[in-house]
Amino acid sequence: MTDIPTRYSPKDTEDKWYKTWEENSLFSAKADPAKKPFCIVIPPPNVTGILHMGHALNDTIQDILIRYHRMKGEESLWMPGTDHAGIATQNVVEKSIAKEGLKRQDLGREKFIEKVWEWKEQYGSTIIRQLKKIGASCDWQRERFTMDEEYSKSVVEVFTRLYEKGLIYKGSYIINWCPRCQTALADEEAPHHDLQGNLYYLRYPIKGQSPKHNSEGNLSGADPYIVVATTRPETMLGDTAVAVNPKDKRYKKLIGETLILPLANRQIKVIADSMVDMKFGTGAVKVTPAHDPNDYALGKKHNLEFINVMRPDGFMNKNAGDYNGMDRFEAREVILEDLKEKGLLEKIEPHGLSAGHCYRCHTIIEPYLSEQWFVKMKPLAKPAIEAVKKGRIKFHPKRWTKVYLNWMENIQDWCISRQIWWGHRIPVYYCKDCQKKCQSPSGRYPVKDSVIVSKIRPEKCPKCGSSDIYQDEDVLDTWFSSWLWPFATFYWPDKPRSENELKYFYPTSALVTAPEIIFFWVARMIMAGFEFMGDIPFKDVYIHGTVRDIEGKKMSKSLGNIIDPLDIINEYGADALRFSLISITAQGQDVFLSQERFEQGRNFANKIWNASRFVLINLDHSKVNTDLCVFFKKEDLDIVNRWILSRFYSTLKEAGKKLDLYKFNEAANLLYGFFWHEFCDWYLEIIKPDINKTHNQVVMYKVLEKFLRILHPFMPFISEELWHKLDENKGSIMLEPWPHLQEPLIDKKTELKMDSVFEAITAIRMMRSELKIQPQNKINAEIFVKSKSRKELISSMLPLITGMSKLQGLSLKEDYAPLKTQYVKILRDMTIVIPLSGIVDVDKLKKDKEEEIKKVESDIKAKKNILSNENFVKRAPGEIVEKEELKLEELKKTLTELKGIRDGLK
RNA sequence: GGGCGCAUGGCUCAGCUGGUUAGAGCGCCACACUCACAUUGUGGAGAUCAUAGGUUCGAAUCCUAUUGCGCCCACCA
Repeated sequence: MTDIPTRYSPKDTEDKWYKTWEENSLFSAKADPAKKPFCIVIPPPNVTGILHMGHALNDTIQDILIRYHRMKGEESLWMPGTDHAGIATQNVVEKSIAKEGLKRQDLGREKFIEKVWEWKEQYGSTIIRQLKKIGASCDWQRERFTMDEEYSKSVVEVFTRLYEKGLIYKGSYIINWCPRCQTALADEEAPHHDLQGNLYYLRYPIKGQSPKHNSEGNLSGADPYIVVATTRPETMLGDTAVAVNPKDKRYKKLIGETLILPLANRQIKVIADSMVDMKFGTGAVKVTPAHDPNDYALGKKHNLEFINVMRPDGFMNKNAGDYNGMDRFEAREVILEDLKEKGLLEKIEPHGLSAGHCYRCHTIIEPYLSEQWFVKMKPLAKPAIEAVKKGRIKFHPKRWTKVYLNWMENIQDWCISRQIWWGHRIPVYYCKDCQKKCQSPSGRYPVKDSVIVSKIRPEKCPKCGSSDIYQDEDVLDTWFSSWLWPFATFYWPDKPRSENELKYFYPTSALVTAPEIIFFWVARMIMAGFEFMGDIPFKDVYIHGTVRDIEGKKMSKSLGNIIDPLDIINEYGADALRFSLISITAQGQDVFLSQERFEQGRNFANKIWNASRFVLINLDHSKVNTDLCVFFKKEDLDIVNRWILSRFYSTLKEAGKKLDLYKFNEAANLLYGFFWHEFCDWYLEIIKPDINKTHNQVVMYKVLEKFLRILHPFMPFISEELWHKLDENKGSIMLEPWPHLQEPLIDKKTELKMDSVFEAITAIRMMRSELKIQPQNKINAEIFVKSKSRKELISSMLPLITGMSKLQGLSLKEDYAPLKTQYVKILRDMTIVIPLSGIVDVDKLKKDKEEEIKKVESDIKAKKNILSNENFVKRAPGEIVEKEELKLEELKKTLTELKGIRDGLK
């Protein structure tokens, strides 16, 4: 009959079509003034990345948008690429060389970077290959990498521009320090997590109030001291003051007193500052300016000494005295022991706290005083806030606007230096000779005087001519390169190369991303857009939900709850993966995923496959070449064909609207419902007996053909495969236009008429089922129609109703008179009667009718109540009141009929 | 401490600007394979729309409070 298999096999089509698309450069876009541009830049995945469900969702959404707009005739560019992901990649390569027993320091900076590049060449395109598996139609010829030579030029350009503008500065501040990665982290890179810790109460003796010693020489509880509370006792070695609130009566007379810092045996002062919360702990707080941001501020204000007691690796340093060389947590234990021994540990209380964790290795970060580079953010934030407030950039869903604005309005300066090797090295050079000249006796020198910021390595110092120059050791935060993504990917600032394209594609159209990186990336791109391009980088930001497992937990390797998209593609196909993901992703809601979800997508693909198979088996190609318009003009199509066309165009219209509103799931579900339940379940079943009729041939072919086109953005592979099965001479479906909306063919009247017909068929099927009449048992039925117009309709549809409900015969009768041994169903505008052959349990039917009567009676009562409410009649709109009145009339009629039927059942 | 989101049939979710009978998928029950598809078809059961107030002629829908779950932000030592 046909050589099309009864099951769709994704494996036979997906790779084949992807290859064809790629080989024919169907994804490539170029500035074409004759067309409207549509552009999305991909959120560049980490080179170390492997595709997870989050990517699958993110990239499916983008691919749908790109394919949709491409079909709508827009020049659609999906700009792809990867991110060098400084810390993440460095960690991965460090792990890999650790297998050979090597550390990065063993190799040295240059050799290590070489290793990273080698690693990148070998494994860096994994995720790109995987993106291709899901069907991503990126313009791969444009693929960029944030460490490319050209891209690096953009980064350096931006750094120097900002420096010259005075927006980049170097300074000593308390930053988030990861002792494992041994680098500074931006605030966003050190998310806080709750921990169960303790609040330790320490006693600091007051000098000059001669402590009374016990026999062992230790302090007793009665001695004069101040009690401070801390969660990190090991930092006490760096204390340079104890602060109290000036209003605090308990401590008023102690202000200005000197304390003996235990274990360190240093003298520190009691200072007063209103920042101190009297209600917390004891109201007295130890001040460690080198290890806590608040204390740092206090230290600056009160001119305190900054004593750093920790090494970059999280071990105590020589300032820690006896504790030098201990790990910070080990030191904590030992210090507590020692204090306890000396009677200086008053008590320990359990205390919940939250501490920053390294977003890469999850080590608890250490607030750490160090010299870092920062970007002043307030001036950059200003236009970026305006743009969103004025609606030039819109978030979808809207609520993220607030989150964005809240962060932007409280923005802090951005720490951009990282003490790692893999990344864009800071384009800052220092002149050693200049440094010597302005060095202070303490060994410090003002940074400004020896700094040379330069796009290329300078030969000699522009100030003194010295060639004794070295480059800053640090590299830039990865986001300092990705925030340029929407224009640096076009080779900005290389004018000859970028100008034309940027003019065309920038601002890009939409950005699709997850909520986690609104601050990291989205906000910063907006700022960079204004600063360097003078305009927004994109118009719409679509924020999709997070993919979680069925219990709502994030998918993660450690939890072992990962569903691998590649496994799903293997088992169900990429189209199934895409469709299932999309159909359950309500706008902005998190996605709760289980393996079974993908069956829906697979089943849908299979349904489409088989319906197409059915059409192909029955298709007479010579008939379908007729232009559909011929029928439109003559308006001589029968109602069934008019109905399916109306339904198709309604679906097209609605799905288009949903896509424009970023409501992908609703669009997907519209297609699903239309195809399965209207085209297959009703239309194809109805035309089956007359499938060779020209009208049916043309319409079934056209609807299927157009449906494949609107399906294509969602399920690109199967739609392409079937497209060619329908007509092997055609080019790729990718290049086909999105179907033109034939508004006049949307005909709600026809749809309502067909609904009546379907209602009749369903009712008869239900009656058969209730009466347990076997399908092979061909019975007769009668139908009574109330209104005149319906009478005509039903009369013309009798054969269809008879066939679809597997009746022997169905006769249209004028007036209904209750008879014995009948089974009756009352519908909105008709009544259906099946004569009983006496096998059935009449009492049961009677009972059922009694219940129906009760139901209708109570409905009538409710309606009457509503209508007797004066306020309702007065205030509700007239049409609503009329509707209610009409409904009541109908109910009354139905009641009369039902009673008649019940009485007939004797 | 602030902010946000979510609570709708056994499960996962739709339900736009308040208006007849609250939808879908999965699961469940019954029936049906000469018929494109059993990854199928037909029919069915199953929901006091978290709780308590309020606005309204009318609330799953709007407002307030409460409870439970989840997330984000924050310099509580």
